[in-house]
Amino acid sequence: MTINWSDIEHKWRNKWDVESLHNTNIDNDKPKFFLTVAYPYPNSPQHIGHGRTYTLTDVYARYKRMLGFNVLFPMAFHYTGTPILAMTKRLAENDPELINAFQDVYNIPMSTIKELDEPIKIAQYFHNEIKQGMIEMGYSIDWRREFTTIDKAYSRFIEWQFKKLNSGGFITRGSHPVGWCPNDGNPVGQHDTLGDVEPDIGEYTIIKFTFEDAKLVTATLRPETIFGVTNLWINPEIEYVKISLNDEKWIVSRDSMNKFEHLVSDKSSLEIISGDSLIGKWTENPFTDMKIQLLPASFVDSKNGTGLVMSVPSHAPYDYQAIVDFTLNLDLLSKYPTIDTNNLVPIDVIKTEKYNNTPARQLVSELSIKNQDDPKLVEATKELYNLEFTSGKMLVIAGDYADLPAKTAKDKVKNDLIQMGIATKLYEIMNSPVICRCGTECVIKMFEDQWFIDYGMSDWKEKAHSSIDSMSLLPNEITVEFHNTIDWLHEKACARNSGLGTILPWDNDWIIESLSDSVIYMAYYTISRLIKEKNLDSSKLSEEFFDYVLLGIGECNSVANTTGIDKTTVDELRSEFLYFYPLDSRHSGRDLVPNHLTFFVFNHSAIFPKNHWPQQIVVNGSVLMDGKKMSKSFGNIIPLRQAVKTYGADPIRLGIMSAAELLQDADFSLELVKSFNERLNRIYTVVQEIKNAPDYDVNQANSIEKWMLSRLQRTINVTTDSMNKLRVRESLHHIIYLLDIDLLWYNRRTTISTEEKNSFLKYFFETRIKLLAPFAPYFSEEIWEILGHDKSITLETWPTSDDNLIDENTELSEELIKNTIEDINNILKVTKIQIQRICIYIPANWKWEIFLSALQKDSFNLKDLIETSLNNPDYSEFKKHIPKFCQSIFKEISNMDSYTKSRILKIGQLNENQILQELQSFYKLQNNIQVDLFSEDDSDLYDPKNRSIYSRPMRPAIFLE
RNA sequence: GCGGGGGUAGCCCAGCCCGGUCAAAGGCGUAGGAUUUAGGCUCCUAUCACUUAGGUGUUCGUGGGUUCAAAUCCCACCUCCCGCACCA
Repeated sequence: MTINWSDIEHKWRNKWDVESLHNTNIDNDKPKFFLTVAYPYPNSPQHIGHGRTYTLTDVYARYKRMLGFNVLFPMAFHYTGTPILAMTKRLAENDPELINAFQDVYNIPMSTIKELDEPIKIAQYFHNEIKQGMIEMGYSIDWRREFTTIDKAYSRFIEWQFKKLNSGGFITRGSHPVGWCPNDGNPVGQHDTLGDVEPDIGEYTIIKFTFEDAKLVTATLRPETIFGVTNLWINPEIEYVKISLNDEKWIVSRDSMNKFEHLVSDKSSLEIISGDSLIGKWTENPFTDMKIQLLPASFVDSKNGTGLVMSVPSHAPYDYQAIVDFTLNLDLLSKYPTIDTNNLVPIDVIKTEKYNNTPARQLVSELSIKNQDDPKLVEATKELYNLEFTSGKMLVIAGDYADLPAKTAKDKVKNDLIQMGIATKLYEIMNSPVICRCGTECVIKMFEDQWFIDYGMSDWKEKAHSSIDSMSLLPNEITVEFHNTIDWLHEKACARNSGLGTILPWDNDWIIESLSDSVIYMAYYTISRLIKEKNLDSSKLSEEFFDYVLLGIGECNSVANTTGIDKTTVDELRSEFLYFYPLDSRHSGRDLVPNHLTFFVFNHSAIFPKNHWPQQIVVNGSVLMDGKKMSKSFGNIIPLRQAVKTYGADPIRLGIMSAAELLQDADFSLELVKSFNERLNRIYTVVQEIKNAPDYDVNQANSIEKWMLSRLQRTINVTTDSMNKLRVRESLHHIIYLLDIDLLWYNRRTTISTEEKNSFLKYFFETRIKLLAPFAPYFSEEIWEILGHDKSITLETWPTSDDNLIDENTELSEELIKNTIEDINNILKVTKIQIQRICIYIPANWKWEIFLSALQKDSFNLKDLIETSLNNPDYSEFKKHIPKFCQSIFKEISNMDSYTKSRILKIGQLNENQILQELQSFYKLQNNIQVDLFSEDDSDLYDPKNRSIYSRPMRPAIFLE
């Protein structure tokens, strides 16, 4: 009889539902436990990978419930954002890639896909899919509190959050560069580009060199090298233009002009200049006043930067090589006779340990670079840049900047140049061309007047640090990552101009983006149920309302009056919040540590008082499928609902939970799921056989039953310990595998009647099934019922160990038996002999005495041990065996850990004769082999090979024949 | 570059914080056996090498070091993975 998963899943889901087992209300008799998991973004159905975080949270919820907590586990859906928008567009365009994925991977019928023609429909469709999946997985969620982030009431809540942030001074406004698609009129991120390329935005410093009535505008990544400029580079082959800006005229390459278009004041005054005509002319370094000339170079790219390059031959391999090329090229020299090559001596600006002078020259020769068009120059440039950036120091020539690390000087010089009006910034896509999915090449756009949440504020950072320090983090190793994140976080753009979401309350052109409207919503769960049930009009949910309910500001009566919500409801809302807050545990994947989870900590510390800051964060790794990352292109995505249908929810839950410890990536495999299915079926079968057995009285336990009970208590202890740290893999390991191994041993060793054994097993499985209940809820309910209980196992309490049932003596005795069998097997293996008889020789008392006395000493040496033993008159007749024996136990004891020592000492001398007698029936039953036990000092000893003298405490001597 | 996490037997994965019970748990796989009409399931045995007496040797990325003792502590190196945002 095998388990029909679908049947029992329906049965129990229905029962949970009817009894509202997962709906949580205020209960002042119980401690509360409020936990949440990052709500899903409904742009695809869930797959196995998504299941990990949610399952873990549910396991924890169920565990905490069994510990007696009033557990609230709610769920909502995150509609905010732009990907669904993009998806709508792709569907409208019949994007084959997306449609294939929907059809082939997720089995969405074409007719349904056709209906998904609006963002909201897509969101609702997947919302429902995901929700069904969660229900089918058996998550113990209080669905009454469900909401979406575009619900009107939720939007009011987010408005309130932003008003709080704004009045608290956490919002700033400014400009920042973004990758931009000029066609779509939207910022582009990695998922918006062909090949999923992240636009790499680099910051050039633009340095202006005065030239006649205009400025020659160069772009550099290394402003600190301005002290080493010997000339400028012009590509004679390309066209330059003179453009009018506010009060300046700039000369830049024609191809780069579009980068400055927004700055150009007078579009009519454009003047085209050929590159060639500039060569040989003079300008001066605006910072050092040194006179320099304009030289020709072919490596200058008209599209890169401004198409003009300041030449620093000492530190830029390109520049160095171009000068070499020029001075060796007789044609050029004669073509531009006004150029004075004496001015082109490299000037060192930065020193490193690796190079003593003109590092570019050394590098060029090391790499045997031939000319300025040699591709190896890219590598050379990169290498020198990195070296000098990380370990370079400014030389005396840098004046005020001398001795500064190059890294520091870079920013200082840049800022000073800007301050002096000599320089400005230019942002550029360094890995261009980056192509938008629509086919247009992306550019950089300065996003003007963008709204930011300023995570860079130092006093706010301090609060966030202290919040992290005051909470529990699971696993603890993740702590440092949080602190690091807090340290390097700065302004985060918090609004966009497209997508679903809440409109920024003070600037209606903006929509609050998704990582900013998802940071304190846990608080909203506490009140969402009542808002829905009382059907509160969102217009009534004013700032004052939330101030009172969430922060206790103001006074109930006046809030009721001004909002028009009745007083008892306001009161109830406030109580509900106060009962459930703070959040006791927040769960998410580790990919959200550097963003969402840290924002969550920040925002709580900004808005809520300290006693409502989060208490715990739990972070888990991701899921691999048979060792590979899950992805549509590998075709290894398994939709969760489909998997539940095929394999059953509980085997999948166990498969996901047992695959890896918290922070590790879990290697999921269907093989594992199948093997769990088999194991559960085995338990199911056994339980069917023993269900009617009478209750077992543990106090009557004897022999191996006693041992099994002891093992069970230990399993309870270690499992509870692991559960508290959410080391679920370890817990399952003990509950499933190790306990099974013990059970197998028990079955081999037990001698009681079948009837008695069944009642013992019934007792055993009742406890074991409780340990399993958080992991495999459907199965556990079913077994629990079969065992004759009519209440849900959800309502049971987590087992605690009974210390009276822990029996060191029995455990040690059993170890002696196992070790002896192992020794016998070892001998058999080596000798490959067939035996009829086993002789076991138990050590004499004097050996135990010496052994125990040696154990008692903190430290001892062999010599003392032998001497004192030899001097003991009681042992005089064994004198000749003492040295050898001492030697053997010396080695054993000095390699023994303190736990084993103390265990043996606690119990003292074992009655080995009695214990090992068990082997007689054991071998009789198994192989019909006779076992004879002797004491080493027996007078009628049968010991043809003289083995008995080798016997040691806990290690009898053996003779086989 | 900055930050984080890994490298353990055929594979996956524990152990490392707190050194000794570690030739190293458990799972999977593989081989032999039992059961079965057969297969599956289940059970037993084996699974680094050598070994006709419970032993020995060599192993935990590499190389050093500390220690009576190192998978575990320290140092250096090699190597793989992930994040660095305005996007969920």
